[in-house]
Amino acid sequence: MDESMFQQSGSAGSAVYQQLKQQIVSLELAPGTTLSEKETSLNFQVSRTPVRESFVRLAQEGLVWVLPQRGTRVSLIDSDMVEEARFMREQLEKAVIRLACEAFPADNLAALESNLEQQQESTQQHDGKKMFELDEAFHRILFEGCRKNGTWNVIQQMNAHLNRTRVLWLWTEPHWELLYEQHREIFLAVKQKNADHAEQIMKEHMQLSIANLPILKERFPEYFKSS
Amino acid sequence: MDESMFQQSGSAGSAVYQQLKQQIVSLELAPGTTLSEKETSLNFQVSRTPVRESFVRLAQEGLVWVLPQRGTRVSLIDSDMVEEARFMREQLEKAVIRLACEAFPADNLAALESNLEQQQESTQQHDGKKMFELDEAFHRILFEGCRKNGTWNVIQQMNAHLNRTRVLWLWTEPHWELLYEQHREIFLAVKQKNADHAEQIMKEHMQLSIANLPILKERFPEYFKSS
DNA sequence: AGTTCCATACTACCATACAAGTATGGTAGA
DNA sequence: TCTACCATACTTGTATGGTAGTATGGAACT
Repeated sequence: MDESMFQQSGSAGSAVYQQLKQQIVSLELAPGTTLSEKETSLNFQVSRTPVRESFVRLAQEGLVWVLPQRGTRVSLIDSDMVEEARFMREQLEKAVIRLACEAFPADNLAALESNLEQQQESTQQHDGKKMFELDEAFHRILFEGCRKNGTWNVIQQMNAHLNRTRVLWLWTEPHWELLYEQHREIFLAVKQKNADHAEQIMKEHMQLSIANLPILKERFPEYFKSS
Repeated sequence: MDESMFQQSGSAGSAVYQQLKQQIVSLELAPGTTLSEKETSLNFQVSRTPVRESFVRLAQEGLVWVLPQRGTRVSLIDSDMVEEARFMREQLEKAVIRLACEAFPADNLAALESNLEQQQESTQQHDGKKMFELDEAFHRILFEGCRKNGTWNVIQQMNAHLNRTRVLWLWTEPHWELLYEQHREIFLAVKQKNADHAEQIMKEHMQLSIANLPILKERFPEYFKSS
Protein backbone atom coordinates (compact mmCIF):
# COMPACT_ATOMS: atom_id res chain seq x y z
CA MET A 1 0.00 0.00 0.00
CA ASP A 2 2.93 2.32 -0.53
CA GLU A 3 1.25 5.25 -2.12
CA SER A 4 4.28 6.25 -4.11
CA MET A 5 3.78 3.07 -6.10
CA PHE A 6 0.42 4.22 -7.40
CA GLN A 7 0.39 7.98 -7.28
CA GLN A 8 2.85 10.37 -8.78
CA SER A 9 4.36 11.85 -5.67
CA GLY A 10 5.67 14.77 -7.67
CA SER A 11 2.23 15.93 -8.75
CA ALA A 12 0.71 19.03 -7.23
CA GLY A 13 -2.13 17.04 -5.73
CA SER A 14 0.16 14.66 -3.90
CA ALA A 15 2.34 17.48 -2.66
CA VAL A 16 -0.65 19.24 -1.14
CA TYR A 17 -1.84 15.95 0.34
CA GLN A 18 1.47 15.18 1.99
CA GLN A 19 1.91 18.63 3.44
CA LEU A 20 -1.61 18.81 4.79
CA LYS A 21 -1.30 15.35 6.30
CA GLN A 22 1.92 16.27 8.00
CA GLN A 23 0.41 19.45 9.36
CA ILE A 24 -2.67 17.64 10.62
CA VAL A 25 -0.87 14.77 12.33
CA SER A 26 1.62 17.17 13.93
CA LEU A 27 -1.33 19.23 15.17
CA GLU A 28 0.00 22.26 13.33
CA LEU A 29 -3.55 22.25 12.01
CA ALA A 30 -5.64 21.80 15.12
CA PRO A 31 -8.58 19.39 15.15
CA GLY A 32 -11.71 21.31 14.18
CA THR A 33 -9.94 23.84 11.97
CA THR A 34 -11.94 24.74 8.88
CA LEU A 35 -10.19 24.27 5.57
CA SER A 36 -11.85 25.69 2.49
CA GLU A 37 -10.75 24.47 -0.90
CA LYS A 38 -10.34 28.00 -2.16
CA GLU A 39 -8.31 29.24 0.79
CA THR A 40 -6.05 26.19 0.65
CA SER A 41 -5.57 26.60 -3.09
CA LEU A 42 -4.43 30.18 -2.51
CA ASN A 43 -2.01 29.09 0.22
CA PHE A 44 -0.45 26.43 -1.98
CA GLN A 45 -0.60 28.53 -5.16
CA VAL A 46 -2.45 25.88 -7.09
CA SER A 47 -5.97 25.57 -8.39
CA ARG A 48 -8.82 23.95 -6.52
CA THR A 49 -8.50 20.68 -8.44
CA PRO A 50 -5.37 19.29 -6.77
CA VAL A 51 -6.61 20.62 -3.43
CA ARG A 52 -9.84 18.73 -3.90
CA GLU A 53 -7.86 15.62 -4.72
CA SER A 54 -5.93 15.94 -1.48
CA PHE A 55 -9.15 16.50 0.50
CA VAL A 56 -10.64 13.33 -0.95
CA ARG A 57 -7.61 11.32 0.14
CA LEU A 58 -7.50 12.89 3.58
CA ALA A 59 -11.22 12.28 4.02
CA GLN A 60 -10.75 8.62 3.22
CA GLU A 61 -8.20 8.38 6.00
CA GLY A 62 -10.52 10.16 8.40
CA LEU A 63 -8.20 13.13 8.77
CA VAL A 64 -10.74 15.63 7.50
CA TRP A 65 -14.52 15.71 7.33
CA VAL A 66 -16.07 16.99 4.13
CA LEU A 67 -19.50 18.45 4.70
CA PRO A 68 -21.08 18.97 1.27
CA GLN A 69 -21.86 22.60 0.51
CA ARG A 70 -20.91 23.50 4.08
CA GLY A 71 -17.20 23.16 4.40
CA THR A 72 -14.29 20.92 5.27
CA ARG A 73 -12.85 20.58 8.76
CA VAL A 74 -9.86 18.86 10.26
CA SER A 75 -11.44 15.91 12.04
CA LEU A 76 -11.74 15.88 15.80
CA ILE A 77 -9.96 13.07 17.59
CA ASP A 78 -12.33 10.19 18.17
CA SER A 79 -11.51 8.43 21.44
CA ASP A 80 -13.20 5.24 20.31
CA MET A 81 -11.10 5.21 17.19
CA VAL A 82 -7.98 5.84 19.24
CA GLU A 83 -8.75 2.84 21.39
CA GLU A 84 -9.45 0.69 18.35
CA ALA A 85 -6.25 1.80 16.69
CA ARG A 86 -4.37 0.82 19.82
CA PHE A 87 -6.15 -2.52 19.86
CA MET A 88 -5.28 -3.22 16.23
CA ARG A 89 -1.73 -2.17 16.68
CA GLU A 90 -1.28 -4.23 19.81
CA GLN A 91 -2.44 -7.41 18.10
CA LEU A 92 -0.28 -6.84 15.04
CA GLU A 93 2.80 -5.73 16.94
CA LYS A 94 2.56 -8.73 19.24
CA ALA A 95 2.31 -11.10 16.30
CA VAL A 96 5.20 -9.43 14.51
CA ILE A 97 7.45 -9.42 17.53
CA ARG A 98 6.92 -13.16 17.87
CA LEU A 99 7.95 -13.57 14.25
CA ALA A 100 10.98 -11.42 14.91
CA CYS A 101 11.99 -13.68 17.77
CA GLU A 102 11.92 -16.67 15.44
CA ALA A 103 13.98 -15.10 12.69
CA PHE A 104 15.27 -11.58 12.18
CA PRO A 105 17.79 -10.46 9.56
CA ALA A 106 21.13 -9.26 10.89
CA ASP A 107 20.91 -6.04 8.92
CA ASN A 108 17.64 -5.05 10.51
CA LEU A 109 18.91 -6.02 13.94
CA ALA A 110 21.85 -3.69 13.43
CA ALA A 111 19.47 -0.97 12.30
CA LEU A 112 17.52 -1.43 15.52
CA GLU A 113 20.65 -1.07 17.60
CA SER A 114 21.69 2.05 15.74
CA ASN A 115 18.21 3.45 16.19
CA LEU A 116 18.40 2.76 19.92
CA GLU A 117 21.63 4.69 20.23
CA GLN A 118 20.03 7.67 18.57
CA GLN A 119 17.05 7.33 20.89
CA GLN A 120 19.37 7.58 23.87
CA GLU A 121 20.95 10.71 22.47
CA SER A 122 17.63 12.35 21.68
CA THR A 123 16.25 11.46 25.07
CA GLN A 124 19.18 13.10 26.81
CA GLN A 125 18.79 16.16 24.62
CA HIS A 126 15.05 16.22 25.25
CA ASP A 127 14.43 16.36 21.52
CA GLY A 128 10.83 15.17 21.49
CA LYS A 129 10.28 15.55 17.76
CA LYS A 130 13.31 13.45 16.98
CA MET A 131 12.27 10.85 19.53
CA PHE A 132 8.86 10.62 17.90
CA GLU A 133 10.44 9.89 14.56
CA LEU A 134 12.84 7.36 16.02
CA ASP A 135 9.97 5.63 17.78
CA GLU A 136 8.14 5.28 14.48
CA ALA A 137 11.29 4.08 12.76
CA PHE A 138 11.98 1.51 15.47
CA HIS A 139 8.65 -0.19 14.97
CA ARG A 140 8.88 0.08 11.20
CA ILE A 141 12.18 -1.72 11.25
CA LEU A 142 10.59 -4.54 13.20
CA PHE A 143 7.87 -4.92 10.57
CA GLU A 144 10.34 -4.66 7.71
CA GLY A 145 12.53 -7.34 9.21
CA CYS A 146 9.53 -9.66 9.24
CA ARG A 147 8.58 -8.79 5.65
CA LYS A 148 5.41 -7.14 6.78
CA ASN A 149 5.85 -3.75 5.13
CA GLY A 150 2.33 -3.69 3.80
CA THR A 151 0.96 -4.34 7.26
CA TRP A 152 2.95 -1.43 8.64
CA ASN A 153 1.62 0.88 5.96
CA VAL A 154 -1.94 -0.07 6.76
CA ILE A 155 -1.30 0.59 10.42
CA GLN A 156 0.06 3.99 9.51
CA GLN A 157 -3.07 4.82 7.60
CA MET A 158 -5.32 4.10 10.53
CA ASN A 159 -3.05 5.59 13.15
CA ALA A 160 -4.04 9.13 12.40
CA HIS A 161 -6.09 9.52 15.55
CA LEU A 162 -3.70 7.56 17.75
CA ASN A 163 -0.70 9.54 16.55
CA ARG A 164 -2.38 12.83 17.26
CA THR A 165 -3.01 11.82 20.85
CA ARG A 166 0.60 10.85 21.14
CA VAL A 167 1.64 14.29 19.96
CA LEU A 168 -0.68 15.85 22.50
CA TRP A 169 0.85 13.69 25.16
CA LEU A 170 4.28 14.81 24.11
CA TRP A 171 3.19 18.40 24.70
CA THR A 172 1.98 17.72 28.21
CA GLU A 173 4.27 15.24 29.81
CA PRO A 174 6.90 13.52 27.76
CA HIS A 175 8.46 10.54 29.38
CA TRP A 176 10.65 9.25 26.64
CA GLU A 177 12.94 7.55 29.10
CA LEU A 178 10.37 4.84 29.78
CA LEU A 179 9.71 4.34 26.08
CA TYR A 180 13.42 4.07 25.47
CA GLU A 181 13.75 1.43 28.16
CA GLN A 182 10.89 -0.55 26.69
CA HIS A 183 12.39 -0.34 23.23
CA ARG A 184 15.69 -1.52 24.62
CA GLU A 185 14.06 -4.48 26.35
CA ILE A 186 12.22 -5.40 23.16
CA PHE A 187 15.46 -5.26 21.24
CA LEU A 188 17.22 -7.51 23.73
CA ALA A 189 14.33 -9.98 23.75
CA VAL A 190 14.48 -10.22 19.96
CA LYS A 191 18.21 -10.69 20.07
CA GLN A 192 17.84 -13.46 22.66
CA LYS A 193 14.82 -14.89 20.83
CA ASN A 194 12.74 -14.67 23.99
CA ALA A 195 9.31 -14.45 22.38
CA ASP A 196 7.16 -14.56 25.49
CA HIS A 197 9.05 -11.74 27.16
CA ALA A 198 9.10 -9.68 23.98
CA GLU A 199 5.36 -10.01 23.56
CA GLN A 200 4.75 -9.03 27.18
CA ILE A 201 6.84 -5.87 26.91
CA MET A 202 5.26 -4.98 23.60
CA LYS A 203 1.82 -5.35 25.14
CA GLU A 204 2.74 -2.96 27.96
CA HIS A 205 4.38 -0.67 25.44
CA MET A 206 1.19 -0.43 23.40
CA GLN A 207 -1.07 0.05 26.38
CA LEU A 208 1.11 2.93 27.49
CA SER A 209 0.09 4.77 24.32
CA ILE A 210 -3.33 5.61 25.65
CA ALA A 211 -2.73 5.39 29.38
CA ASN A 212 -3.56 9.01 29.96
CA LEU A 213 -6.10 9.61 27.27
CA PRO A 214 -8.67 10.76 29.86
CA ILE A 215 -6.25 13.41 31.06
CA LEU A 216 -5.75 14.64 27.53
CA LYS A 217 -9.48 14.77 26.91
CA GLU A 218 -9.87 16.89 30.01
CA ARG A 219 -7.04 19.16 29.06
CA PHE A 220 -7.89 19.63 25.38
CA PRO A 221 -11.64 19.04 25.24
CA GLU A 222 -12.03 21.08 22.07
CA TYR A 223 -9.83 18.62 20.16
CA PHE A 224 -11.96 15.57 20.93
CA LYS A 225 -15.18 14.31 19.51
CA SER A 226 -17.79 14.46 22.25
CA SER A 227 -19.56 11.21 21.37
CA MET B 1 -13.67 4.77 9.00
CA ASP B 2 -17.13 4.44 7.56
CA GLU B 3 -16.82 6.49 4.45
CA SER B 4 -20.43 7.58 4.55
CA MET B 5 -19.53 9.55 7.63
CA PHE B 6 -17.17 11.79 5.69
CA GLN B 7 -18.19 11.69 2.08
CA GLN B 8 -21.55 12.42 0.59
CA SER B 9 -22.52 8.98 -0.63
CA GLY B 10 -25.10 10.50 -2.89
CA SER B 11 -22.59 12.44 -4.95
CA ALA B 12 -21.71 11.34 -8.44
CA GLY B 13 -18.10 10.80 -7.45
CA SER B 14 -18.99 8.43 -4.65
CA ALA B 15 -21.45 6.57 -6.84
CA VAL B 16 -18.77 5.97 -9.48
CA TYR B 17 -16.33 4.94 -6.78
CA GLN B 18 -18.67 2.41 -5.23
CA GLN B 19 -19.69 0.88 -8.53
CA LEU B 20 -16.14 0.62 -9.80
CA LYS B 21 -15.00 -0.90 -6.51
CA GLN B 22 -17.77 -3.46 -6.63
CA GLN B 23 -16.90 -4.33 -10.22
CA ILE B 24 -13.22 -4.65 -9.44
CA VAL B 25 -13.58 -6.79 -6.33
CA SER B 26 -16.08 -9.04 -8.05
CA LEU B 27 -13.64 -9.38 -10.95
CA GLU B 28 -16.25 -8.02 -13.33
CA LEU B 29 -13.37 -5.72 -14.21
CA ALA B 30 -10.45 -8.10 -14.60
CA PRO B 31 -7.06 -7.26 -13.12
CA GLY B 32 -5.01 -5.45 -15.74
CA THR B 33 -7.98 -3.84 -17.49
CA THR B 34 -7.26 -0.31 -18.66
CA LEU B 35 -9.65 2.38 -17.47
CA SER B 36 -9.41 5.82 -19.02
CA GLU B 37 -11.01 8.79 -17.33
CA LYS B 38 -12.79 9.76 -20.50
CA GLU B 39 -14.12 6.32 -21.33
CA THR B 40 -15.36 5.80 -17.78
CA SER B 41 -16.99 9.23 -17.75
CA LEU B 42 -18.90 8.30 -20.90
CA ASN B 43 -19.99 4.98 -19.41
CA PHE B 44 -21.29 6.60 -16.26
CA GLN B 45 -22.71 9.66 -18.03
CA VAL B 46 -20.81 12.07 -15.82
CA SER B 47 -17.88 14.40 -16.41
CA ARG B 48 -14.28 13.46 -15.88
CA THR B 49 -14.08 15.20 -12.52
CA PRO B 50 -16.05 12.71 -10.40
CA VAL B 51 -14.36 9.89 -12.29
CA ARG B 52 -10.99 11.30 -11.38
CA GLU B 53 -12.11 11.54 -7.78
CA SER B 54 -13.07 7.88 -7.79
CA PHE B 55 -9.74 6.92 -9.36
CA VAL B 56 -7.89 8.75 -6.60
CA ARG B 57 -9.78 6.85 -3.95
CA LEU B 58 -9.38 3.51 -5.69
CA ALA B 59 -5.68 4.16 -6.15
CA GLN B 60 -5.26 4.80 -2.45
CA GLU B 61 -6.77 1.41 -1.72
CA GLY B 62 -4.48 -0.23 -4.27
CA LEU B 63 -7.39 -1.26 -6.50
CA VAL B 64 -6.11 0.68 -9.50
CA TRP B 65 -2.73 1.94 -10.59
CA VAL B 66 -2.55 5.43 -11.99
CA LEU B 67 0.34 5.87 -14.40
CA PRO B 68 0.70 9.60 -15.05
CA GLN B 69 0.17 10.54 -18.67
CA ARG B 70 -0.01 6.84 -19.54
CA GLY B 71 -3.24 5.49 -18.21
CA THR B 72 -5.02 3.84 -15.35
CA ARG B 73 -5.26 0.09 -14.90
CA VAL B 74 -7.09 -2.21 -12.56
CA SER B 75 -4.32 -3.45 -10.32
CA LEU B 76 -2.98 -6.96 -10.65
CA ILE B 77 -3.34 -9.16 -7.59
CA ASP B 78 -0.17 -9.01 -5.51
CA SER B 79 0.46 -12.39 -3.84
CA ASP B 80 2.61 -10.81 -1.16
CA MET B 81 -0.19 -8.42 -0.31
CA VAL B 82 -2.65 -11.29 -0.23
CA GLU B 83 -0.51 -13.11 2.29
CA GLU B 84 -0.08 -9.99 4.39
CA ALA B 85 -3.80 -9.33 4.34
CA ARG B 86 -4.39 -12.85 5.53
CA PHE B 87 -1.79 -12.40 8.26
CA MET B 88 -3.38 -9.17 9.47
CA ARG B 89 -6.82 -10.60 9.38
CA GLU B 90 -5.80 -13.74 11.23
CA GLN B 91 -4.30 -11.76 14.09
CA LEU B 92 -7.27 -9.45 14.40
CA GLU B 93 -9.92 -12.14 14.03
CA LYS B 94 -8.19 -14.29 16.63
CA ALA B 95 -8.10 -11.40 19.09
CA VAL B 96 -11.71 -10.50 18.43
CA ILE B 97 -12.96 -14.04 18.78
CA ARG B 98 -11.31 -14.23 22.18
CA LEU B 99 -13.12 -11.04 23.18
CA ALA B 100 -16.35 -12.53 21.89
CA CYS B 101 -15.85 -15.57 24.10
CA GLU B 102 -15.55 -13.31 27.12
CA ALA B 103 -18.64 -11.28 26.42
CA PHE B 104 -20.97 -11.13 23.46
CA PRO B 105 -24.34 -9.34 23.29
CA ALA B 106 -27.37 -11.57 22.94
CA ASP B 107 -28.64 -9.60 19.95
CA ASN B 108 -25.49 -10.18 18.00
CA LEU B 109 -25.44 -13.83 18.96
CA ALA B 110 -28.94 -14.18 17.59
CA ALA B 111 -27.83 -12.42 14.42
CA LEU B 112 -25.04 -14.95 14.05
CA GLU B 113 -27.45 -17.84 14.41
CA SER B 114 -29.81 -16.33 11.86
CA ASN B 115 -26.89 -15.78 9.52
CA LEU B 116 -25.86 -19.40 9.91
CA GLU B 117 -29.30 -20.62 8.94
CA GLN B 118 -29.14 -18.55 5.77
CA GLN B 119 -25.68 -19.95 5.09
CA GLN B 120 -27.06 -23.45 5.24
CA GLU B 121 -29.79 -22.54 2.78
CA SER B 122 -27.43 -20.83 0.38
CA THR B 123 -25.00 -23.71 0.56
CA GLN B 124 -27.69 -26.20 -0.35
CA GLN B 125 -28.80 -23.98 -3.20
CA HIS B 126 -25.21 -23.54 -4.36
CA ASP B 127 -25.68 -19.77 -4.34
CA GLY B 128 -22.05 -18.74 -4.19
CA LYS B 129 -22.66 -15.01 -4.40
CA LYS B 130 -25.05 -15.11 -1.48
CA MET B 131 -22.65 -17.28 0.52
CA PHE B 132 -19.89 -14.77 -0.07
CA GLU B 133 -22.05 -12.00 1.32
CA LEU B 134 -23.13 -14.09 4.30
CA ASP B 135 -19.51 -14.97 5.01
CA GLU B 136 -18.63 -11.29 5.14
CA ALA B 137 -21.65 -10.53 7.29
CA PHE B 138 -20.81 -13.33 9.72
CA HIS B 139 -17.40 -11.91 10.47
CA ARG B 140 -18.70 -8.37 10.59
CA ILE B 141 -21.23 -9.35 13.23
CA LEU B 142 -18.41 -10.78 15.32
CA PHE B 143 -16.53 -7.47 15.17
CA GLU B 144 -19.63 -5.43 15.83
CA GLY B 145 -20.49 -7.51 18.89
CA CYS B 146 -17.06 -6.67 20.29
CA ARG B 147 -17.42 -2.98 19.47
CA LYS B 148 -14.66 -3.15 16.92
CA ASN B 149 -16.48 -1.70 13.94
CA GLY B 150 -13.63 0.58 13.01
CA THR B 151 -11.24 -2.34 12.97
CA TRP B 152 -13.53 -4.24 10.63
CA ASN B 153 -13.71 -1.29 8.26
CA VAL B 154 -9.94 -1.05 8.11
CA ILE B 155 -9.72 -4.73 7.35
CA GLN B 156 -12.21 -4.26 4.55
CA GLN B 157 -10.10 -1.52 3.04
CA MET B 158 -7.02 -3.69 2.85
CA ASN B 159 -8.80 -6.86 1.87
CA ALA B 160 -9.11 -5.89 -1.75
CA HIS B 161 -6.46 -8.30 -2.94
CA LEU B 162 -7.50 -11.08 -0.56
CA ASN B 163 -11.14 -10.82 -1.58
CA ARG B 164 -10.31 -11.03 -5.25
CA THR B 165 -8.45 -14.29 -4.72
CA ARG B 166 -11.42 -15.60 -2.81
CA VAL B 167 -13.68 -14.76 -5.75
CA LEU B 168 -11.28 -16.56 -8.07
CA TRP B 169 -11.33 -19.53 -5.78
CA LEU B 170 -15.10 -19.49 -5.86
CA TRP B 171 -14.97 -19.78 -9.63
CA THR B 172 -12.71 -22.79 -9.59
CA GLU B 173 -13.69 -24.95 -6.71
CA PRO B 174 -16.20 -23.70 -4.20
CA HIS B 175 -16.35 -25.69 -1.02
CA TRP B 176 -18.75 -23.64 1.00
CA GLU B 177 -19.72 -26.65 3.08
CA LEU B 178 -16.39 -26.58 4.89
CA LEU B 179 -16.64 -22.85 5.49
CA TYR B 180 -20.14 -23.31 6.83
CA GLU B 181 -18.97 -26.01 9.22
CA GLN B 182 -16.17 -23.77 10.47
CA HIS B 183 -18.54 -20.87 10.97
CA ARG B 184 -20.86 -23.15 12.89
CA GLU B 185 -18.05 -24.35 15.12
CA ILE B 186 -16.96 -20.79 15.77
CA PHE B 187 -20.51 -19.85 16.69
CA LEU B 188 -20.79 -22.75 19.13
CA ALA B 189 -17.43 -21.96 20.69
CA VAL B 190 -18.52 -18.36 21.28
CA LYS B 191 -21.79 -19.54 22.75
CA GLN B 192 -19.95 -21.91 25.08
CA LYS B 193 -17.27 -19.30 25.78
CA ASN B 194 -14.55 -21.72 24.73
CA ALA B 195 -11.90 -19.20 23.71
CA ASP B 196 -9.06 -21.60 22.97
CA HIS B 197 -11.14 -23.71 20.65
CA ALA B 198 -12.64 -20.67 18.95
CA GLU B 199 -9.22 -19.22 18.28
CA GLN B 200 -7.96 -22.50 16.87
CA ILE B 201 -10.86 -22.85 14.44
CA MET B 202 -10.56 -19.21 13.42
CA LYS B 203 -6.88 -19.72 12.70
CA GLU B 204 -7.63 -22.67 10.44
CA HIS B 205 -10.48 -20.72 8.89
CA MET B 206 -8.17 -17.87 7.98
CA GLN B 207 -5.42 -20.08 6.65
CA LEU B 208 -7.94 -21.76 4.39
CA SER B 209 -8.35 -18.42 2.59
CA ILE B 210 -5.09 -18.74 0.76
CA ALA B 211 -4.55 -22.48 0.87
CA ASN B 212 -4.64 -22.81 -2.89
CA LEU B 213 -3.23 -19.50 -3.94
CA PRO B 214 -0.46 -21.25 -5.95
CA ILE B 215 -3.11 -23.12 -7.93
CA LEU B 216 -4.91 -19.88 -8.70
CA LYS B 217 -1.67 -18.23 -9.80
CA GLU B 218 -1.05 -21.10 -12.18
CA ARG B 219 -4.57 -21.03 -13.52
CA PHE B 220 -4.93 -17.26 -13.90
CA PRO B 221 -1.35 -16.04 -14.37
CA GLU B 222 -2.47 -12.89 -16.17
CA TYR B 223 -4.31 -11.71 -13.07
CA PHE B 224 -1.29 -11.80 -10.79
CA LYS B 225 1.65 -9.49 -10.36
CA SER B 226 4.76 -11.36 -11.43
CA SER B 227 7.03 -9.95 -8.73
C1' DA C 1 14.60 -5.22 -45.15
C1' DG C 2 15.65 -2.65 -41.26
C1' DT C 3 15.94 1.69 -38.77
C1' DT C 4 14.95 6.38 -37.56
C1' DC C 5 11.94 10.01 -37.16
C1' DC C 6 7.74 12.37 -36.76
C1' DA C 7 2.68 13.19 -36.98
C1' DT C 8 -1.13 11.76 -34.49
C1' DA C 9 -4.00 10.13 -31.10
C1' DC C 10 -4.22 8.99 -26.98
C1' DT C 11 -3.35 9.65 -21.50
C1' DA C 12 -3.63 12.03 -16.84
C1' DC C 13 -3.06 16.63 -14.87
C1' DC C 14 -4.46 21.22 -13.95
C1' DA C 15 -7.07 25.69 -14.21
C1' DT C 16 -11.32 27.74 -14.60
C1' DA C 17 -16.28 28.59 -15.05
C1' DC C 18 -20.67 27.41 -13.60
C1' DA C 19 -24.24 25.08 -10.65
C1' DA C 20 -26.44 24.17 -6.37
C1' DG C 21 -26.79 24.02 -1.42
C1' DT C 22 -26.02 26.57 3.11
C1' DA C 23 -25.00 30.10 6.68
C1' DT C 24 -25.50 34.87 7.77
C1' DG C 25 -26.75 39.57 8.41
C1' DG C 26 -29.75 43.15 7.42
C1' DT C 27 -34.30 44.83 6.49
C1' DA C 28 -39.17 45.22 6.34
C1' DG C 29 -43.21 44.24 8.64
C1' DA C 30 -46.09 43.06 12.70
C1' DT D 1 -38.81 44.44 20.23
C1' DC D 2 -39.38 40.46 17.81
C1' DT D 3 -40.05 37.75 13.70
C1' DA D 4 -40.06 36.42 8.91
C1' DC D 5 -37.90 36.98 4.80
C1' DC D 6 -34.46 37.61 1.43
C1' DA D 7 -30.10 39.23 -0.71
C1' DT D 8 -25.50 37.95 -0.41
C1' DA D 9 -21.40 35.70 0.34
C1' DC D 10 -19.73 31.82 1.29
C1' DT D 11 -19.19 26.39 0.68
C1' DT D 12 -18.48 21.96 -2.15
C1' DG D 13 -19.93 19.51 -6.55
C1' DT D 14 -19.61 19.21 -11.55
C1' DA D 15 -18.35 20.23 -16.41
C1' DT D 16 -15.02 21.54 -19.72
C1' DG D 17 -10.97 23.42 -22.20
C1' DG D 18 -6.15 23.48 -22.43
C1' DT D 19 -1.32 21.53 -21.34
C1' DA D 20 2.28 18.32 -21.25
C1' DG D 21 3.89 13.78 -21.45
C1' DT D 22 3.58 9.03 -23.76
C1' DA D 23 2.58 5.19 -27.05
C1' DT D 24 1.97 4.04 -31.76
C1' DG D 25 1.91 3.55 -36.66
C1' DG D 26 3.46 5.01 -40.98
C1' DA D 27 6.68 7.31 -43.93
C1' DA D 28 11.22 8.44 -45.27
C1' DC D 29 15.86 7.20 -45.24
C1' DT D 30 19.89 4.01 -44.99
